Amino acid sequence: MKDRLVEIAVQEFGRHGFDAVGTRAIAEAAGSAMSAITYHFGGKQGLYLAVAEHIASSMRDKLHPTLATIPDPVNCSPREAEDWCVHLVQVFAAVMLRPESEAWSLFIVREQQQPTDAFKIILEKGMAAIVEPFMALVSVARPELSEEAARLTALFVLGQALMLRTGRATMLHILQTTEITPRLVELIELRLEDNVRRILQRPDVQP
Amino acid sequence: MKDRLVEIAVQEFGRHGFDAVGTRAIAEAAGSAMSAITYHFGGKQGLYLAVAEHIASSMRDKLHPTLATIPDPVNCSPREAEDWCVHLVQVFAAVMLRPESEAWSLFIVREQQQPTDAFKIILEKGMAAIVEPFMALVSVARPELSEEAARLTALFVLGQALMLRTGRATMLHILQTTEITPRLVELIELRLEDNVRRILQRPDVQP
DNA sequence: GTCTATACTACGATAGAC
DNA sequence: GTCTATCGTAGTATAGAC
Repeated sequence: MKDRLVEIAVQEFGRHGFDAVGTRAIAEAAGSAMSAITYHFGGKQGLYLAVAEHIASSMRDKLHPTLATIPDPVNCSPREAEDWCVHLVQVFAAVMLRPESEAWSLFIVREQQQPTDAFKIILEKGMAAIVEPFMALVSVARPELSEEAARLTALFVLGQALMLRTGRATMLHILQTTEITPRLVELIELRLEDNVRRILQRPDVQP
Repeated sequence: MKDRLVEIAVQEFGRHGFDAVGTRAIAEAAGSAMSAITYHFGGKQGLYLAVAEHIASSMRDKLHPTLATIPDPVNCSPREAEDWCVHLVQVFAAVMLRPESEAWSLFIVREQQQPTDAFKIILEKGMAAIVEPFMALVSVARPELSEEAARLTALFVLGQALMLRTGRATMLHILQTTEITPRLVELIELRLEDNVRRILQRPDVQP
């Protein structure tokens, strides 16, 4: 029952936020009484933190197969680092586009705006796994950048893919569509690859 | 009093979201009784929509001086269009960085995730004013792109600056700082300009 | 046009039965 | 380990006083 409550809570908290959902609704959806939450998690806040832990470990599980294939950045040529960055951004974009990840990403985006204790959990246990290798690769691809500039560049590159969630409503309106078709996904991947390659190529090797 | 209620509500709804703030708290902060909200706006929902209208018109006011200086995109050379895009992105980024705009941007970001009627108002009355000229400029700078590809590219370019809000907590953590110093702002502007120029230069004119 | 009174509903937490 | 019952608090909405 404990696990079932967390599963439901991921969806509810993710989609609607902490304040918008009641413990009674979660408990009912899980087929249990509200006081089960008090028993297992000590209260609403405790359940919320359990959701953060769940999301962080899910993130790791989902991204692990991809991250395991990345070679050590110090052994990469700038061109290889660029290729891996393109790949990582596309994997990240795919996560942003997948409907199953909606609850996760909304949870995380909400926490970015008003970080609670839950954000620390997500950041340290989940997010670091993708952001840190990515920054190392950017540094290799653009060795002329300072450490700080490389970090900012990495954030901006990832920001493009993040917008697939954070700007979703505007994107759909501007593209005059209501759903993400496979054709659109292809176009998105193409544009992202073009942008990422342009950003990561060193000035002296641009064609 | 009506205006005062809206001003307070912009801050409260922006920072904490619809469900997290109560009408009593807003009314008290405005130095009024809760029922004034019922009277003026018909209820909490009505006040929320009034906030959306307020934000949309504030956006237009804030961006109008900049937007008025943009020449008609059809009279621009690709290089001029690129320059204007850089400028627009930096203005947009400045808005994202300015603390005063925190409540606005959080309101909008939250609406992107779970659009309500308020989003329609913001989109049509506020957002279109900046996004549409920007897309036109991108089309001029990259004439080889299809209409759809240009729109996506414009969104991704703006997504980088959007991340200054949506990824704020992660950014600060990665840069190991807690505040946006003037030096950091300068570095951000520099990186954004570099990225935008790289994305918008046509393949045949890259140095 | 604005505020006070009050009614009604729902929340989270807790204690105690099973 | 799970549920029922209940408490105190806080939310919106309404009616009516000023």
